[in-house]
Amino acid sequence: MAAEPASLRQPSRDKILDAAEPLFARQGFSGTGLAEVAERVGLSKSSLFHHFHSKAQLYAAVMARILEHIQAPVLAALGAAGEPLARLERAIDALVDVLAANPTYPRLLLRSLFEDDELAGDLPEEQEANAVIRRIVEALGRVLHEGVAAGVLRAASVPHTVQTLIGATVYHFASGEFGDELLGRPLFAAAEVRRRKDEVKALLRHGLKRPRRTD
Amino acid sequence: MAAEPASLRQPSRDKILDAAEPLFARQGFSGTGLAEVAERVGLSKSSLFHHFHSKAQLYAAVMARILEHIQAPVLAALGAAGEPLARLERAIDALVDVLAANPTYPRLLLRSLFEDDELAGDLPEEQEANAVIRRIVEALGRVLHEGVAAGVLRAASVPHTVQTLIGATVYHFASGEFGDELLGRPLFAAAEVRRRKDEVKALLRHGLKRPRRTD
DNA sequence: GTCTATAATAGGATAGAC
DNA sequence: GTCTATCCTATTATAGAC
Repeated sequence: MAAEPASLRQPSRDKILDAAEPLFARQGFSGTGLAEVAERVGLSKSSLFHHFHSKAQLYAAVMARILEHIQAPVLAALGAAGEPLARLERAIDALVDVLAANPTYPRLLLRSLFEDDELAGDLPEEQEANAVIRRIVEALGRVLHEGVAAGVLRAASVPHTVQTLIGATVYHFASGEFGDELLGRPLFAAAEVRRRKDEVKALLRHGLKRPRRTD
Repeated sequence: MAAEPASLRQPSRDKILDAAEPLFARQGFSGTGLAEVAERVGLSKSSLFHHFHSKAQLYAAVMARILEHIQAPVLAALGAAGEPLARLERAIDALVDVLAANPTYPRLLLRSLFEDDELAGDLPEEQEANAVIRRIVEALGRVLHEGVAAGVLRAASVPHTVQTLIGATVYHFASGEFGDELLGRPLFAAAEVRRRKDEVKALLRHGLKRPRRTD
């Protein structure tokens, strides 16, 4: 009696998350009303409360879901075999691939960093999301440390380098119209995504100065 | 009949901007209520409307004021005499100094990039703010081009490099609690601000790889 | 699980007295 | 230039029928 395939059996909970995600990304937590979410998902406002206790929990569930989606490819790249610099570069590729494939992600990630004010931080979904971020940052830190220990990387500050990498990837793809106008074409155009990876990796390898003949 | 010195003669308009600035920085446009602004400034909600036609105009005035404050030192550093790389580095120092001295600025700048949704973009204050941003980005672009033409900089994409620099400075200081925890001490602690400048400049000079004996 | 109805509050903005 | 009073709408959330 063949149940529908899991890919089609989409419970209301997931539909609500799908509807809320782009709204939170564009308008932020307080800029998004549950009425708008309900309308998009084709339910009444009240029905949302059957699936989520509060707006804050809905928001936290959106964040937890996207972080789970980011976690796997990035940790895989960082944890793979190979030299530290190569693993770092593959992690950048992996992260940029996920961000580019899901334009809501970079905005949600950036917003979440300074929207803590509005959230208590005690919901299980929030704690799971924070745990994922911690895990990724720690894995990244380990690769950087390893590279310094092996003598292939400069002894740059690990936390500052992490910040620079987040800025170079998450901020870039979150920059919206400003970024589009700066580049002269959409941030998420395939060629610009490829270019972003190359530019970031080249900066890590060479800095901004003209490379010497040997490398 | 000695009028009060200009530094003390602070008309209501400026007091309102002072009160609104940190609120918009922390809570964003839609997260900030005019009641809260009014309370902080010691006026009634209605009085705000005597000075600003709408909440959007108040927000735009806050943004215009901070951008005017950022413009002078950064353009001065970019436009000074000297080699392109040195001018770029002095501009980074100047920008970081302004951001570090005004913790509300980085958050407001970052938020403004993806809060365009909520603002029409037709207010004169918004257009002045956009003009300042354009001016700074263009001056930065000229320095980078000049460096490439002079053969001291790699032929990196100018817009992508601009994005990386914004991420390395504005994003870093906007990262709030996340940044504090990552660094293990406050983002705005004097030592960490100095360190940020050094880390960014070192990355531009050397990349992440161990520098060769000559430089 | 979904709905209608409703509560209770806070939102931005205006009118008009002083 | 500031106030009180008010308007209207939107907000999150709950109660209770189906």
